[in-house]
Amino acid sequence: MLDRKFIVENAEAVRTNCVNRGVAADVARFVELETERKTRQVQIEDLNRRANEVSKSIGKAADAVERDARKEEGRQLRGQVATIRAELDEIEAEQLAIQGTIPNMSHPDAPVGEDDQANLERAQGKTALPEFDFEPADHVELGERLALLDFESGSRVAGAGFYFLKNEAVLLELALARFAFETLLAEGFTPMTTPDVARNEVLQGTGFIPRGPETQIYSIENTDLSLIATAEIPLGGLLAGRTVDAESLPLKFCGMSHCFRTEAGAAGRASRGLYRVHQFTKIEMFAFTLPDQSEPMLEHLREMECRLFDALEIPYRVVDTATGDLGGPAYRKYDLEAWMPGRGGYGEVTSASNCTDYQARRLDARYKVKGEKGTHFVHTLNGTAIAISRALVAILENHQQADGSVAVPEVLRPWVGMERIKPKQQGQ
RNA sequence: GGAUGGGUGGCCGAGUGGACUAAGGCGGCAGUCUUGAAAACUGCUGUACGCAUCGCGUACCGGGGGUUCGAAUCCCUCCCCAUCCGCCA
Repeated sequence: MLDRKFIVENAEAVRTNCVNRGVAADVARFVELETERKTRQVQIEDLNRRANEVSKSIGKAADAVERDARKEEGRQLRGQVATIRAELDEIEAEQLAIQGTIPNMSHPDAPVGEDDQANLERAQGKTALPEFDFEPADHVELGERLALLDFESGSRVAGAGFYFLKNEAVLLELALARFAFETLLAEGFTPMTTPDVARNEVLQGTGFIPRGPETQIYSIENTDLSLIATAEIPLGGLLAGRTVDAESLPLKFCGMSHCFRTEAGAAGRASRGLYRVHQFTKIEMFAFTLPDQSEPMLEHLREMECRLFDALEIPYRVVDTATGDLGGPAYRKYDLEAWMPGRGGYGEVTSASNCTDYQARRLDARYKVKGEKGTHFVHTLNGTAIAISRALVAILENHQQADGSVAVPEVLRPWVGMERIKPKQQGQ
C-alpha cells in the first residue's frame, strides 16, 4: 500500500493514477478521514497524558479521600479515551479499506491504457519465429504423441487443471530448473527452495488475498495457511517484519516452489493443456533493494529472463505492461511473451515487476542506514525465471520437427541426456 | 501426538502492580589519553506517530482481549520457539 502521508500530500496525482489503472478508489474520502483521524489521535494522546499524570500522583496522595478522588478522575479520563478510541478504530478501518484498494504509483514511462491491448512491445528475443514446412501441432497433441503429458489421469486424481508429467517431460522439468539455477547462481542470486504453504498474513503482506469470492488461492481448512501461488510469497516473507542494514542490500534470491492457483473465473480462457493449470513448478527471482537500486534491478531481472529464453532458443517479445494491466503492487512490469505456434500467437511466460516500497510497507520490511536515525522501507522486485509449465508449452511447440519429434534445446541436453524426444508406442 | 520450559530494546540478559514507561553486560557512535592503534576512562546509543523554536508527548516488553487510577509484571485466549519422548520421509 501507499504511505498515508503520501496519499494526502499527493491526492491529485494518486487519484489520476487510480483512473489510469482503472481502479475506483475514494481518495477524497481518505483525505477527509485523515483529518478526522489526526484530531482523534491528538485528543487521545492528550487524555492519556493527563491520565498518566493522575496515576502517578496517586502514590503521593496525602490521604484516602484524595486518593479516591484521583482514582475517580483517572477512571473518567480512561473512559473518555475508550470512547474516542472506538471512533478512531472505525476511522482507521475505513481508511485501511480504501488504502488497500489504491494501487502503487506508475512509472512515468509505463504505457497508459486500460488493459493488455495497450501494452507496448519493447524488444524481441534473438530467436526468429519458426517456419514449419508442415502443419505444426499444439503442445497437447505433442504431449500425447510423445507420451509426455497425462491430463486425463491428472483430472481423475485431482480434478480438471491438474496433470501428470511423464517421461522426458519430467527430465525437461528437472533440466529447466537446473539450467535456471546455474544461470542465476553465476549472477549472485542465492538459491532457495521454499515452503509451498505460507501463513495468510504473509500472503496479505505480499498482496495476495487468501480468502473471499475472487481469490486465486487454495487455503487449508482449519488453519491460517494457504498453498502459495508463487515463490514470491515465501521469498517476500523472508524480510517480513524485519529491518536490515542498508549495506546488506541488494539481496537477490531465486526460489523454486510449486505454485497453486484456483484460476477462479478463468474457465474457458485458453484453458486447454498446460497453459493455465492449477499447479506448476516455478523458479522465481526476488530482490530486496535500496530505493535507488530498484530501477536498475528491474532491468537486471528482465535481462536474466531474456538470457534464459534466448538460450532456450524460444522466440519472444518483451512487453512493457500498461497501467490498466499492472495489478496493485507493481510500479512497472515487463512480461516476456513467448511465441506459441499452437495458438498462433504470443503467450506470457514470465513477468518481472518493480513493486518499489508498496509491498514492503505491507510486509513491514525495512532497512536502516548506519549512523542515521530511523528506518526506511526497502524496495521489492520479483520476476519469473522459468515457469515450467509454460516453458514446456513454448519448447514443445517451437522445437517440434517434421518427423513428429521435438528437439531438446542445446543448453538442456546435458541434463535431459538426449537431442530428440521421439514419438512413443501406445502405452509408454 | 505426549511432557516441560520459554518468547523483554541490534545481541545477551535482569525485572511478578507505581521511584525513567526496562537494571547490567556486549556491540555501535563520539570524546579524553596516545606518534598511531589497542587498552582504559567519560558520555551518547530502539522504533513509529503526533505537537513543537533547543525540545516535549503518546504508543510499543510474541498477537489479541480483560482486571486496575496504574500492567513487562495479574487473568483469559491465540500464535510461535526450544528441549526430551513417541512416530516418521
